[in-house]
Formats: sequence, C-alpha cells, structure tokens
Amino acid sequence: EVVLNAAVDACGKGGAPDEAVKLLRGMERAYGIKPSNISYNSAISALSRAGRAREARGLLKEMASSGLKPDRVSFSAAMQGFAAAGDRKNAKSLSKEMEDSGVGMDVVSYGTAVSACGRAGDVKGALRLIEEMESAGINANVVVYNSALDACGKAGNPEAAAKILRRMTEAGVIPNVTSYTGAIAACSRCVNGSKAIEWLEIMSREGITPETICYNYAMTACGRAGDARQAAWLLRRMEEEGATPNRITYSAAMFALGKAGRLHDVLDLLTEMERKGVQAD
RNA sequence: CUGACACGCCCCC
Repeated sequence: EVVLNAAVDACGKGGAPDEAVKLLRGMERAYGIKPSNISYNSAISALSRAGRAREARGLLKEMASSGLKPDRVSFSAAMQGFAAAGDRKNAKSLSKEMEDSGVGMDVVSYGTAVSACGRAGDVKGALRLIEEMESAGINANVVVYNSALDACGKAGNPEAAAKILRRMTEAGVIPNVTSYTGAIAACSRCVNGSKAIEWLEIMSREGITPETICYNYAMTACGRAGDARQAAWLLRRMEEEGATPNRITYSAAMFALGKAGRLHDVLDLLTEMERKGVQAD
C-alpha cells in the first residue's frame, strides 16, 4: 500500500500523470488494495503538475463520491492546477468548497490561492487573501508573501513590492532571495534598471546574497530601459559576486546589447558562453 | 508514501 502510493507519487513527479492515474485505477483490481487519501492525493497532484487542472478536480470529486473524505492536501493539490495557470476563479471556488465541506483552509491552501493571484499579477487579490487568512488566525509565512511579491513582479509594481517587503518584515517574516526577486522583477516589468540595481544593493546589505535569477531580472530591466552599459556592468559584477551566469543571463545581456546596436559585443558574448560551456539555443 | 513561491526572446498583458 505504501509502496503503491509511493509509485503513484513517483509517476507524478516524473512527469507521467497518465501512469499515475493508471496505477491508482489498478490498485484495487490488481492488488486488492483500496486507494486511500494519499493515493488519490498523489494522483491529483500529478495531474495538477501536468497542467490538467480540470481532470485533477474531477479526481477530487470522484474521491468524495467513492466514500473517501478529501482532506486539506486533496483540495490544495487540486487548487494548485488552477493556481499555476493563474486561474483565480477556479482556485477560489475550490477554496470555498473546501470550507463548505468542513475542511478548513490552512497556510498552504491560502498560499496556493495567493499564488494564483501571483501568477495573474493580481496584487490586490493577493493582499485581500492575506488579510483574510490573518483574520482567520493563520499567519502568512514567507511563501505566502513571496507569492504576493510575485504578483507585484508580474504587474510591474515596485511600490507595492516595497510595501509588502516592509509589511512582512514588520510581521516578523524574514524576506529571502525569492522575496527580493519579486521586487526586482517588478522593476524589470516597469523598465526601471536603476531601481532594480538599488534592490540588489539593498538585499546584499540585508545579508541576502543575490542569486543568478536576481541579476537576470536586473539585466532585463536595464535592457528594456535601453541601458546596455549597466547590463554589461551587471554581468561582470555578478561574476565578481560569485553568481554564475546561465543561458538566460546571456540572453538578457545580448538582448540589451543588441538593442543598443552593439553587435560585436553580442558576438563576443556568444563566444564567451561557449567557452564557459553554457549551452546556447 | 501526498499539497503552496521567483527568470530571457516571441506571444499575451
């Protein structure tokens, strides 16, 4: 039984949702083992991960009609399929069903709902959910705030990001790299390279070492702002600071340089990536 | 043994 559940989970994580569902269906027939909540949850999660949200929700329904009681994990796993697509409506309707069926929302299910807003760039919706969870006595954690920051990133709203960073700090939640990445992404979206660089400095000062992704967003910001010098400077700077440029870094740098007409520099970078063994595409 | 967070170009916004 544990073995079969682990197998269902492994199929899901390995990107084989159909196998996961097949195993779930075969459990009773081939092994005489009734699928448990964990079996269903693993299969639901497999479908959500594959972007098949409606089928995931279908399994959730089926679970209820087959005499099992969907739990918090079942609902969050199904919600995740919609959340990943930024489908707030369906995510919300599942959270409603969750409460209606007597399964309370917890920090993870709220986190999933906030991430639906995050992907959709819906800062207001994200903040509303945070208020709601706090008034329900559930404290938002760093993941929840990060999802709200992701909304600021997608919406290109660095002011809102600054506000959320302040707010989480006041609530005793320490921002991490992902948190600052949201703020930098917001600058990138709104074409503000120098503000992005400011955030890089702020986070370093706070003792959080910027990772490659942070520089990538900052370079994209510079590129969009038409500031190829800053982008090129960031590329050198990140290496000095110990961050490793990846394929996305180079494409952001090349985008910035190309836009400024510095084609020789673009070609130089291509050579440099090859020399460093970064795969071009 | 099961659930939530971040990256380019193009497209969308």
